[in-house]
Amino acid sequence: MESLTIGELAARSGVAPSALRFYEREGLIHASRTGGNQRRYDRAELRRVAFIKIAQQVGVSLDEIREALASLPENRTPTKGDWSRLSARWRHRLEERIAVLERLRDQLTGCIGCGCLSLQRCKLVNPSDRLAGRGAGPQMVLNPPGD
Amino acid sequence: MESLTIGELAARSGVAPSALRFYEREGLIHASRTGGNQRRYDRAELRRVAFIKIAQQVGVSLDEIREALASLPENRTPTKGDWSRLSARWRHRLEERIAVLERLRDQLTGCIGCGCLSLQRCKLVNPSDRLAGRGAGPQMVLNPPGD
DNA sequence: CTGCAAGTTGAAGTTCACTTCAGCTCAAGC
DNA sequence: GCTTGAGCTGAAGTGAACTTCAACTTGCAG
Repeated sequence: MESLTIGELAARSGVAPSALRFYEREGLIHASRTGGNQRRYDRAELRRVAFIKIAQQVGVSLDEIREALASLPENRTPTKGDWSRLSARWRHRLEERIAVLERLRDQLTGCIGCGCLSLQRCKLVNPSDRLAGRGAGPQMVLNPPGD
Repeated sequence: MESLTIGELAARSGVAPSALRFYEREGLIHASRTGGNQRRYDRAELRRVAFIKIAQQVGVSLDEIREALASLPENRTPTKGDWSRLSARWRHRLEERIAVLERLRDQLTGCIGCGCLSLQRCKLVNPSDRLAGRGAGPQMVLNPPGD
């Protein structure tokens, strides 16, 4: 038993078969086929699926995950080194994310509790990541009295 | 100027007018109306919107946010104490979330890099909360040999 | 008092990440 | 050989969180 059926991979990874098919359509994982057109997964796919789940935990979109996975070699099973490089990249993201949340935590009670929860003085509300897309950012009208 | 138009609230909070209307439909924020049916927001709504943004950062759904906001008094403007209670609750969530991510960070390189990225030995893959979407939960089949 | 940016509505559209469905085929145990 | 559960496909559906649209009204500056 060196390859897995979709049901087995699903059971092992905790990802539904429908999601695995979806990931395949989206180019995130790969499967070979039996004569009868059923998917067979190499064990290495388990690691890919695990990676996907972890990245999702960190809040990364499937698009970005695909991009990251695309940097793995296609012609051979990824080595320890390959995975290390990848995980180092995510580690960085993860650390940024943690830092944001810690800043949030440290200021939360103070800011909401004290009534100072102003959008000027607290930076809590303006995320350092992607929400800056809309021009809302820090173009605050200054000094509203009492707030 | 003690009440804000939707445009002003949008500019101040960094949330689009369409989102503010959406939040109102969803019962997250409230507005009074002018004779001409335009929305006017009390300054206190700024705090609600800020709270919503923060909670979203932490990964809480609008449903839960509404629930939390519902615990604020309806008959009066929330006091410092009211907000403190609420933020204390979220602080807890936030700390859990941070703990999860830190665990992730500490194990990431080791787990992915070393090839041990098994779904049994690492707990990375089984979220302790439901932040990043609807997971499959911890229904692992145990002990698959070699992985 | 007029012009026009800003506001109003309900309905429909969008993106993400999947799930569900219908109708079929495959594969393994008895 | 037959049954039964697992798997296949494309298409459509789901839910969260909004955005966009069209058609219309308000309200403030000049």
